[in-house]
Amino acid sequence: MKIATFNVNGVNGRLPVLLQWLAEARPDIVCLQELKAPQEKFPAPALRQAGYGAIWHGQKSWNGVAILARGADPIVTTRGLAGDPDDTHSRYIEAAVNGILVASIYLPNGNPAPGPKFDYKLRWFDRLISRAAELLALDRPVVLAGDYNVMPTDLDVYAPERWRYDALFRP
DNA sequence: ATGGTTGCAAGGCAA
Repeated sequence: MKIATFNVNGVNGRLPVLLQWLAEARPDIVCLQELKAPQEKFPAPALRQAGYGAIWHGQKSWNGVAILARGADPIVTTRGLAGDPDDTHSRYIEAAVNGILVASIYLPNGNPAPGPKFDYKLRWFDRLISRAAELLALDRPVVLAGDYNVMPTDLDVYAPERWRYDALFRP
């Protein structure tokens, strides 16, 4: 079982690359982020032709997440995260695929910090943790894959010293 | 304290 995640930054603009990568890597399950496409403009037919069933949570211009499965149709369980009725961003989708519960997640970038976007990111983390606790309680295989917008090592950023936690809040 | 650049979509925003 090969599970992959791919921030496509525009699923239609990146479609030729996505299809080529699917053909070469042949992942069984794929989590996509940054579709940048409304629900009705997701390229489901092209993906179907490439052998992948899909479910997606679209949004005009920004965000958007999807789950693909090779030779299978993911059964959607949840679109969006509970805990904030005013959240309009499409950043979470969850489905059952071949006995595994898979979520494609796209955490908020959070910049600039401090500020409302960073506050939103922290609240989003809390909501994700709440959902993760529910999924763990099911005692079934669960994968939470996607773009966490977290920088685990200095190699992940151009100038690490600018992103130390205390540096973000220096006046 | 990213800037340069890209995608969406039709000017500016998000990253």
